[in-house]
Amino acid sequence: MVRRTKADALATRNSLLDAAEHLFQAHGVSRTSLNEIAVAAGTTRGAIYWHFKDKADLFKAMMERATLPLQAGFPDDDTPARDLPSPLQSLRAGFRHLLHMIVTDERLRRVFEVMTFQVEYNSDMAAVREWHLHMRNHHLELTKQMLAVAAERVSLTLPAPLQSAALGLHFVMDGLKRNWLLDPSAFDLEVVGQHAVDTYLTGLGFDLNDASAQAQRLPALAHEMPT
Amino acid sequence: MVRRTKADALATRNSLLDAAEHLFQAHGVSRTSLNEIAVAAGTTRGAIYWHFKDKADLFKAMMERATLPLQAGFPDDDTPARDLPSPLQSLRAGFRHLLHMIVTDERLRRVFEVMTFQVEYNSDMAAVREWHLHMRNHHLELTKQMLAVAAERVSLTLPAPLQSAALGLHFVMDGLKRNWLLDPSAFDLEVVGQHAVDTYLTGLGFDLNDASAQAQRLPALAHEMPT
DNA sequence: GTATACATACATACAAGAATGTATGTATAG
DNA sequence: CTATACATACATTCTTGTATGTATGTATAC
Repeated sequence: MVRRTKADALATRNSLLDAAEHLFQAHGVSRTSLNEIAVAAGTTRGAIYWHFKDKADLFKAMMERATLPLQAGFPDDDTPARDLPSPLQSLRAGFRHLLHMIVTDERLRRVFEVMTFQVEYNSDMAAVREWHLHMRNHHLELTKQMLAVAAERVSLTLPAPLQSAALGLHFVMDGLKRNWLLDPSAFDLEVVGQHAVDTYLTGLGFDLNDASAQAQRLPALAHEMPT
Repeated sequence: MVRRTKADALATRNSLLDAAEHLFQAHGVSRTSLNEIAVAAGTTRGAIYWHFKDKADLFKAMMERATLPLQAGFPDDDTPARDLPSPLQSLRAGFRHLLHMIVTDERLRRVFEVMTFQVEYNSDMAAVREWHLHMRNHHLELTKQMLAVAAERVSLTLPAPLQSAALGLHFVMDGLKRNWLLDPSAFDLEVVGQHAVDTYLTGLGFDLNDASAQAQRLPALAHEMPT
């Protein structure tokens, strides 16, 4: 039962990554041996060493495969903030999209869980730390632009420096994600997430009850109905 | 050079924990062997197995030693929220205190860093996960009480369910801590932390400028009748 | 006060397994 | 025929747990 064609080889590679995901999630990265992964994928360590340099390389591949669909969901990357009809609503939509992805995409959730709780940020696994830092800075820049333009649109002076304001929003999302992954049964990610983000945005001085936002708002935040 | 007296034994134990802290922080828990810890502490593995059952036991002891001073800093634990002159300000002071501790207490910072980035939440190290969950629930209850009483004092209806409101605040603090530990040079923990917390509290509808004065002039409360 | 007895607080030695990396074998696709 | 896509075999290195040795503290008896 040896796989030879290119498609088969790719299937083997994916099986290995699948097995790694599950074993890493269940027992942690360091406590999962390459042999366990190979056996779970129905192969031997030979296959792993053919497709990957070592465990760190496999880990990186697993990360990239799972987080790839994240790029597709952020249309904000292409369009500059000031060309958007409502940067604030785009920001909220982006957050909602991310939360929805975490809830629905099992693979993403598994890998996030591994990246958050089942791996140590040492020199071998430097890729994780870099990914986190890169993502934070990327989203921070995006958020800063969106917030700046959104505030400008309604002639709002933010109550804190732009950097702090954007960081705070990132904290909310990051803490949200981490705490939900720590115990998904504790609260509803999307509902509580929306509340937390909107509360923070309100604290920045934004009026989410704006005409352009009517369709998206949660009932709990809708104080006044439009006539 | 063998230590025999009780004080000496305790010094050895502390040396081991010190060494473990630094090595765990530098290379991760799983990649640090008991021998490395023993040598760094100027002893052998014999000392470790005398003082601790195994690595997990040593880890737990390290955690407990470092997080012990945290209990002392929360006077809120004793006094019920409605007996405080200003629950809102107590809450803010508690957060400020925690952030200040993280910045000034190097041991606490090291161990937090280990607990956040350098350990895997597997069955061996179950203590970490439990600690996190316990701390979250504890602070959540505290925050819920404080927020509820604070809102009642100013006749404020929270824009979200109490649970969501308190969770959001926890997210801010948790994300804040984690992101600062990820890269302490990125921003000032105390300054940005204060901004983020205050922004969120403002978003909940609280007037932070008014709150301190509010405590003095609230004759509406029955148990505060002046003579 | 000191001799005895036992517990402490480690150090050292040993056995055993597990994990890794590499070297080599091999069947098949192209 | 040759590179691909693995499987198998081997050597080596860590690491752990435990077993044992040993020097010193300490309590007690006398």
